[in-house]
Amino acid sequence: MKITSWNVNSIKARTEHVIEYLNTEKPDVLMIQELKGLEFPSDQFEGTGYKTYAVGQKAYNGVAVFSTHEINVIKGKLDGDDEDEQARYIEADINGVRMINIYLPNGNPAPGPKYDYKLQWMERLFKRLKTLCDDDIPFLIGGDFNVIPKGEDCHAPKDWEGDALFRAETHAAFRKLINLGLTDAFRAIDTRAENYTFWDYQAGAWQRNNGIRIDHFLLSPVIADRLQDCRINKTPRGWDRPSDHTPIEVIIAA
DNA sequence: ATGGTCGTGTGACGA
Repeated sequence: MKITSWNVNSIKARTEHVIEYLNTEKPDVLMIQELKGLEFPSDQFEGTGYKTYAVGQKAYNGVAVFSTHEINVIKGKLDGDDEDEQARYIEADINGVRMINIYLPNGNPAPGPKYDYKLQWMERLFKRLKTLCDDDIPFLIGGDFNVIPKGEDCHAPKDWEGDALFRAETHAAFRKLINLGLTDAFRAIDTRAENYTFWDYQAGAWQRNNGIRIDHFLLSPVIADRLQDCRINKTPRGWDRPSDHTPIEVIIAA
């Protein structure tokens, strides 16, 4: 089973790219982030044969799931704050596996209220994942985590000092997730440096491979035992008018 | 180099 995560930076602007990706890579499941609109253009994808489920919001955020298998939605928002209206979370059972798609808050500028929200969101996520662990529900979580886990996950660590994606509190919150017993699927497979999932549109970042690894798959132990491969597919980042992120793909034994 | 580039929705704001 092949599962992909991809921050598309607007579903309206990237509809053709998503269709091209589905048709050529044929993932079982595609999780996307940053829809940037309230309405999800599901009619545009009818020809692909994929089922879809989306949680949208006007202008910002938004997440959706495409699947060849039935999507049994468990939650469309993260527990822990009833006032939180931001569209950043989908939890669903697909092909016998609990799958979570997240768009974790960016948190800049830090420190400040946006960073406080990020850390609170990460603590809420920790509580949810701990519940799944305590209940012995195997799961896979993918998405744009907006976390550069370590120095080797960015081209120029000095550029990221103090940034919400690289601060000590962010690293501690990410390690707290990992310490539930989760496996960073990409790092379990590929230990080489200079492997990134995001390159800024500005200053020739893509051409200079000045990137960061912030899109991840974390696997609970039972799913980690089924891990066969994990790779970053750089092709879509080279397409015309691309997203600033590229897809990350994980293969789980059937 | 104190800018640079996108997307939303039409003026800033977010990334």
